[in-house]
Amino acid sequence: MKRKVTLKQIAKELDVSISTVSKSLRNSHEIGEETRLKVQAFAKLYHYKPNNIALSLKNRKTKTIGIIIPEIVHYFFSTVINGIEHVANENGYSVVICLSDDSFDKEVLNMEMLANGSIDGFIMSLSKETQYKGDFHHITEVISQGMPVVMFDRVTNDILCDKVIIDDQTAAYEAVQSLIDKGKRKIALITTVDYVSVGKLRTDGYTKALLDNDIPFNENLIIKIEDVDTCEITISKLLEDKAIDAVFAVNELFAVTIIKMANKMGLQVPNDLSVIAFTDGIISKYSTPTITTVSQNGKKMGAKAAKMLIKRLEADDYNEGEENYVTEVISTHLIERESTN
Amino acid sequence: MKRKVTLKQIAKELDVSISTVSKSLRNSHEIGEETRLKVQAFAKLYHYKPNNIALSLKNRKTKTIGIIIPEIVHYFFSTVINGIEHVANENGYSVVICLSDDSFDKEVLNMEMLANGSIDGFIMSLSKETQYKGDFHHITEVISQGMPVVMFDRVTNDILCDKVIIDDQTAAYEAVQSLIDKGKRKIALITTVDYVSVGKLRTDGYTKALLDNDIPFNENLIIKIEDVDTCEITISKLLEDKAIDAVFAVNELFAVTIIKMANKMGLQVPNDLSVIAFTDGIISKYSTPTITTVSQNGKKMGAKAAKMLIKRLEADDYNEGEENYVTEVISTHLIERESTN
DNA sequence: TAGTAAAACGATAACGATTTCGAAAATACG
DNA sequence: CGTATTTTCGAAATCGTTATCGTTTTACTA
Repeated sequence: MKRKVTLKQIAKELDVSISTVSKSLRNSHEIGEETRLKVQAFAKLYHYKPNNIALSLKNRKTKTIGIIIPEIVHYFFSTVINGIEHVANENGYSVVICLSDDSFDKEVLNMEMLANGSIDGFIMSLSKETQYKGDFHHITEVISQGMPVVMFDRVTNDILCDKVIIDDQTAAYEAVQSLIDKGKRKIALITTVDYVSVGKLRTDGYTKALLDNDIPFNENLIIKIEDVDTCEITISKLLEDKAIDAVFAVNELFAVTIIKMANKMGLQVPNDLSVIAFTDGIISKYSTPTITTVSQNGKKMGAKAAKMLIKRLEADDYNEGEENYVTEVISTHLIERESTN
Repeated sequence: MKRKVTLKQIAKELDVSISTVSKSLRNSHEIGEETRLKVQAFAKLYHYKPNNIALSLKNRKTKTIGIIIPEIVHYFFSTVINGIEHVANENGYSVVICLSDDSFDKEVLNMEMLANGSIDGFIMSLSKETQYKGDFHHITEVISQGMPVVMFDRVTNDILCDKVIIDDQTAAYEAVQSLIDKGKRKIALITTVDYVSVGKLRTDGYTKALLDNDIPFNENLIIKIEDVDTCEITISKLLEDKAIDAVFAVNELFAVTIIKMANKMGLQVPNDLSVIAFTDGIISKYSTPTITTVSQNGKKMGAKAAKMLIKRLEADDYNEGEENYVTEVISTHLIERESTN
């Protein structure tokens, strides 16, 4: 087992100084051609590659991006990571990923762990608990230390930084409007608890669409679900009691659950009930019927976030403190499938 | 914007030496109580945290694990990462993730990028192209440099290292046997191209189950698919021509596609056609009908892989070169759902 | 009081790389 | 042949830590 070869070893072996070796490998004109080629040949022979850690320490930059997300086993987040990773790689960056499991404490811990020199900047989406508590001290902390942060999807107005979001409200509005255009009047909303920022925005869009079309807003048609696995009773009640003709669900898991329940109760989708889901994921594409969704281009979001972060990282060298944070809005569109007509 | 505080700055501020500060913070008995407390108070006040990069350089270990997988937008791989991440975090490790996109070149590039000091060890699953080429020099290279590697799922016999797999052959055997037990005789196999190791093993299990039950092996019932999106004709031909009564698909995407095609052609699942899929994922759980699957506990695989790697990393300090590589087999079981009867 | 042991702290090397600056050698030039 | 100018190379600082080994100071013992 051969250990990795270092400059020092090459220098010793070739009986030159460390600096000569370093310069030779970087093709410095300071070094004579003879020794330069000799060193390069030797280095190639022993597969010399500069040690990243040493470079990071010297350059005070690690060329790696820290990602903190609530959960990775989620199609949307996977696609975001995919987008980030590709842009990062193209620019010579690596990504390290930490999961908060929607826990505030883990989010804080992970940030502190990465903030101590391991990474150059963060891309993150807030955990549910963090949004609930409204405590963002860990984020302001790293920002105040000069480490750039880009937030995506689950963001907050309480933090000043670059952000990438979709226009949740407008997207929801358009989805509901499309249902109305198809003649639906009693449209239910299946959403999450209010402190999840995107949930609230989508609810607002839903409400606005109803009002703009002079459809009475009925609070009983809104169902807030905290845990998907224990929501069957609530949903069945909704389907039984009210004569609803459409459902707008804020994610595809809710949507597919609704459809399954409806089927059990003898309701046909889309004939008896139209369904639209937010978040275009793998389920919507392969369920039966396939589900009409609001596309939420995760890969694009990730790519955009990565670009913004990298741009700020590379710019940081020149102008410090010139913060004019931007919020990018990724466009959405409705993907019509079998669950609406 | 305050930069991160270092030992040197604290030392200067308190007019003591750097070593005194370092020792104080590590509660060394060499330092008098008075100065020790003074230093600690000052450090806490300024949120001092040791710089990870400097520690990595000094300790020659980074406390981070490199993960290289073909694709992250895959339920199975997501769950594996989930498993790895949790075990890693519990043991004070971070994970950095690189995607090979099933490309040999990207796999090599990513490995080289991480191998230069950025990580302590690898957990990886081979890209399709790597399996096809059978070129593993990049892996032997890092192993020979003393960097431990744990491979999972898509592994190869050509590399000696720790591995975590499921017994693909036996699992496939049992799945097919269960179909036979239910009276099915004409069982089709939808699989991938042969060079993907797991595909081949699952095919072997399928074949063996048939032979053990004296069911004639019919090559025409085996369909090899390279790209899901362009396989409709092949599948419809299978469903038309042969009077098959069951299908064993090596992943859930194939399974759900089959079911949809069958429905279009007027075949009822499971009454006219039973379907079992390998890989228990999100689709199987939520499709209609829900799909009977061979569970492939990704989280468990990831956790196991992480444990093995960390064990080897921590052991490396004591006994070098004592390699007795182990291959862990994660147990699978059949999850019976609606697509079989 | 002299000598010694213990306590408290500091200087330095090391991890692996880059880079600035200075020194030596080689060449040019008058 | 002596001086000036390149060319070619090496020493040392630096990034932020930790660890080893001195060195100083204090206290204690004989």
